[in-house]
Amino acid sequence: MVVVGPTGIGKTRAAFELARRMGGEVVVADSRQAYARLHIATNHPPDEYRTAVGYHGIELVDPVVGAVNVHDWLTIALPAIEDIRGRGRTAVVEGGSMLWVDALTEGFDLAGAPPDPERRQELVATSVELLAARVRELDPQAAVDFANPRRLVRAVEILEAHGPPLSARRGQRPPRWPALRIGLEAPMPEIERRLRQRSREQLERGLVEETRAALDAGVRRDHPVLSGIGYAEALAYIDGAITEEELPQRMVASNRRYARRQLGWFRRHPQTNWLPAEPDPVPAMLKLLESAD
RNA sequence: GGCGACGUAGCCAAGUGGUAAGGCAGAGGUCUGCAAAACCUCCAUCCCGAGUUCGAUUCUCGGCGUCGCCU
Repeated sequence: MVVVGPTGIGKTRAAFELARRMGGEVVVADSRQAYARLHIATNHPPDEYRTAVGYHGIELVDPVVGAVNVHDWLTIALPAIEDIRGRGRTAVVEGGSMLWVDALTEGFDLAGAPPDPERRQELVATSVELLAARVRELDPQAAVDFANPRRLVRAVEILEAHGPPLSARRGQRPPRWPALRIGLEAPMPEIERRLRQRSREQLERGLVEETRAALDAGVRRDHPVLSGIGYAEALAYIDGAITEEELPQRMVASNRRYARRQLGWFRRHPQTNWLPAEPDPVPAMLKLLESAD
């Protein structure tokens, strides 16, 4: 089963409760929770949750050491789900990152072309125009966003590894296990209220200190985890670019934008059972599961 | 009260006598190995009034407001 929804809506608790009551385990599909060391603004589940229920997909690597992408995460998530199911238990996938959820539930191919760090470095330093020209040269039919450097870089990587057409590398093989998809939703003002509270709590728990400690430990400032909501703002505050007063406001603004994007993305998926996140979605979720059996 | 500066979108901010850069925020989109990322689209008639002018946001005068200095 898959639980999706925008940030700040209480997915962590809902997924945990579901897993606990059903004797299942949680697989987190979240590009920031995949990192160790940073806990506060990545919204890692609290220790009580982790001791009560098995968790997968979180704290996969220390950001001092490296980064994780969708593919890396899938190599953990897919076997974890197989394993959980093999033991006759329920896997509760909690997301999170839109692409990661879809890559799992739709079974994206991901092209079988791992990025080569050196080549990528060269490509990243190349202008959009040249990248676009390179893609057109390699595959005149390529359907990519020709204004987006990241998409172009990836297209070049795939095409240089396999040749055209690009579309041949973007198939889908949906997983065999049945996935009941549950979406949590709430009106934006309500989500915003929760985000304001969560941002405040994160600051009280020492978000800025955690960010400083990560920098001191050697996490690069351009590491993906520090581009996450909360850390990006804390970094700006540490640099003196924003004031202490602006900090929580910026956090809420970033979160709001992200929540809207998530809702837009998740709502496009046809087979989602949407449930209100307030006051407590768990009973409705359990009921839905019973009727689905 | 006097002197000076300023008054451009929610905020910051460029600019020109011929019908207003950019950034942030906001709204709407895209999305198959960086996805909490990246990218795309939209979003003002320039404090008010009078004057000069073919034409003023840009020049002049008056008003209002803000800031600084002085008494």
